[in-house]
Amino acid sequence: MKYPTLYARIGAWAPIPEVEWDKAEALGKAVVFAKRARFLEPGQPADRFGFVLTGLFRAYRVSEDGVESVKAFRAEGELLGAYAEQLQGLPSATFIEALEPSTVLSFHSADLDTLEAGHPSWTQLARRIAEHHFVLKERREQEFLELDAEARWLRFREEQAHLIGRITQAEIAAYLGITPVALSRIVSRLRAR
Amino acid sequence: MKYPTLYARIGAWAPIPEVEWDKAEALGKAVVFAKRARFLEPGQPADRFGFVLTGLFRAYRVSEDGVESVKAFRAEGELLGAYAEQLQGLPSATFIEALEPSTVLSFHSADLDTLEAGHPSWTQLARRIAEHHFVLKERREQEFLELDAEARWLRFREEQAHLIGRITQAEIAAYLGITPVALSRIVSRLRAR
DNA sequence: CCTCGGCATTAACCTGGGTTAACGATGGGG
DNA sequence: CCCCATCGTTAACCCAGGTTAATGCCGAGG
Repeated sequence: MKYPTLYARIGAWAPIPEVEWDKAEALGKAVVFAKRARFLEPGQPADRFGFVLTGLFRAYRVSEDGVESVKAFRAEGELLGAYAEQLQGLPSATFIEALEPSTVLSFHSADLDTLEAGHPSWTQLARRIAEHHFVLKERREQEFLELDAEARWLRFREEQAHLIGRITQAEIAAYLGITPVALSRIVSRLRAR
Repeated sequence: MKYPTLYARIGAWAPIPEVEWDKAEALGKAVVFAKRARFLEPGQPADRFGFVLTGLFRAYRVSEDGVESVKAFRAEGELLGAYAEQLQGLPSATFIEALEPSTVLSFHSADLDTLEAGHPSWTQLARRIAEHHFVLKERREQEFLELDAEARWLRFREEQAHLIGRITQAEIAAYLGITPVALSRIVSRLRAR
């Protein structure tokens, strides 16, 4: 067992026997990413996923007219991958890029099939992960439907406080769906009150 | 087999043996909903789900300040339920309301456990459904991040063309995250061009 | 020490969409 | 047949957030 911290974290999602975990560690590869290096980028097959061991990534898209929007930040213990594209058998439409020097335990999509064939706990894990990510996205949908930019920023600051300071304000703005200028205005307006 | 159309539709998600399907039909109850009647509303336990047999529903929330935002429309063959709340063991925060006289094949959450205990195809189905709904929500997230109201309307008109005419423009506006007035403006502006 | 590149801030101006309200069309019920 | 409820339309006005651009603040590298 090389990654007990990760094992503990994932074990909370679904109870993975230690033997099974050892099989997974044998399949995965620890990969180092320099700042700005990419785990995945558009056009590449979405046939890999990974867990952040150390560091921080952002998953983002670039629209036709060149605007970057951030879908998520992923820190230690969290999952990396173009999950939606992978499920649909499409090539990635997403950049997944290190915001800090990072390390990742990286897998091929097929590794999951191998593990699932060997023990049902992996299937259970996969389902839990799908369900969890659904809940996250629905929460975000609700934020866009109900909240203006200031309220979204306040919620971000509350719920992802641990990220503030590690990422630039411009990246947060791209996550909130506004421009860096607008976020700066909001922040200073709140500071004034 | 009372609902072969539904069986065909769900069978496309995961291959359910006919015997298993018959068990499900025995657990489910066909329920009639008048227009405006509710399958579920906030505060109720999110312990049921159903499939639309005929008719049309909307799932919506009402924010603190009384604004309705529509999370989804659900027509024949589609799933009803406060899925996110159910997964989190929370009471519903969602209204699920018939927009037309409708019928639903309705289940208790526990029925799914029963079915899963009897045959693995139900587990597979549950996973597929989770994954599918994740993809839907991520697509919507992207629309809010990248598109303005006009572009969201155009995409809605394209992808959910079958709903237009069955639902009012005001309901579409609540789905797009804008006011009915704004949508009316957009529609007439496009008509003019 | 100076320079340069990346960020945040601020200002001026513009625009998409919100708000309120008046008006019209449609259609079902008495 | 008329009434009234429901919806969509349009107009006037307002404001949040976008756009562009200038300024200033580091911090890393020469």
